[in-house]
Amino acid sequence: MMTPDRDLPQATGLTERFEKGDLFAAPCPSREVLAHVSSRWGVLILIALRGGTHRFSELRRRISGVSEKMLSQTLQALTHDGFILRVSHPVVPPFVEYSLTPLGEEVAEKVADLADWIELNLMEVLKARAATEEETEKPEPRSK
Amino acid sequence: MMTPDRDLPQATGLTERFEKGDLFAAPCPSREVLAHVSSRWGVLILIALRGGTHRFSELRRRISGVSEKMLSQTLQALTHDGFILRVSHPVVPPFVEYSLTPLGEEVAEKVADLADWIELNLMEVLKARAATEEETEKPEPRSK
DNA sequence: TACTTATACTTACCCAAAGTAAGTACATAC
DNA sequence: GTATGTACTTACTTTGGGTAAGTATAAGTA
Repeated sequence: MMTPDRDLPQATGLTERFEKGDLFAAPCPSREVLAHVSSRWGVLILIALRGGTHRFSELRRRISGVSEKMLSQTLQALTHDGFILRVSHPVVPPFVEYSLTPLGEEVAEKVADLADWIELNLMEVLKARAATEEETEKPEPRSK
Repeated sequence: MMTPDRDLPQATGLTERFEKGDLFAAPCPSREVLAHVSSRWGVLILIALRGGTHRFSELRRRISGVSEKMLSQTLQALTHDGFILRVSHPVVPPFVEYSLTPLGEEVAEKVADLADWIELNLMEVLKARAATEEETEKPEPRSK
């Protein structure tokens, strides 16, 4: 007989699960979308744009550490997913504006919630780290 | 004279900004923490553990696509940050249990909110994608 | 006895993604 | 004529993630 798979209460079919999005299923496109918004620079871009429209170079300066390549790449991905609106004015030197779409405002809010929590609780995390480091420093007195 | 830096209203000092966490500052440890929880597997692990305690192999089966290496690595990072509690029973074969700490429950909730939003709005995103693909297919009628 | 299975990992190896630096076209300022 | 700013792209290097195999031990099966 096969293993009972007690852990997997997945009675729904594949198609059904994909239509609604199922992150636990490897080939579901929702993972890709999540990867875009939760990526290192995706998070920061979405949060930065909550303040309003910004140009490429403004974002670049605002988000300390991004390379132009990654900024461009991430903006393209988020634009492609419909989270960001890109408006290019045909002048020289180039003038391009980025802003959140209604869809983008919604994700950005969720992402900002997460980011805010981390910023507020940073000290707690650093304290927890210090604690676990203590424990691993004493290498098990009796066993071994 | 220097550039005015209109985009950067950072009147606060570095130390002050780091104590509270500032994701826009490159060297702030909050980025590292965010990277852990918003990483490809970090998100799924946190969500999976919301249901309660799970063993290593249970998580492995639940989260379709993780390698043992990545599961182990991500669990270590999240444990180190104080989000996950690891309890190892000294028996053979090994028996290890993972669960969320109070701190972990809080982030997991935020992460789950984001994930749920994406799962629910997947279709909207896919529609937006299809729309932008149409636009880019017609390669600018007059310009060029 | 010997072979298989299961657990929770680690280690070596490889490749794709991320980071770095430079290039591009044009205009305005010095 | 040299420098600067804009929004990118492209070539190259480094790093991180993924794959596969190894490890110790005990219970189960032939």
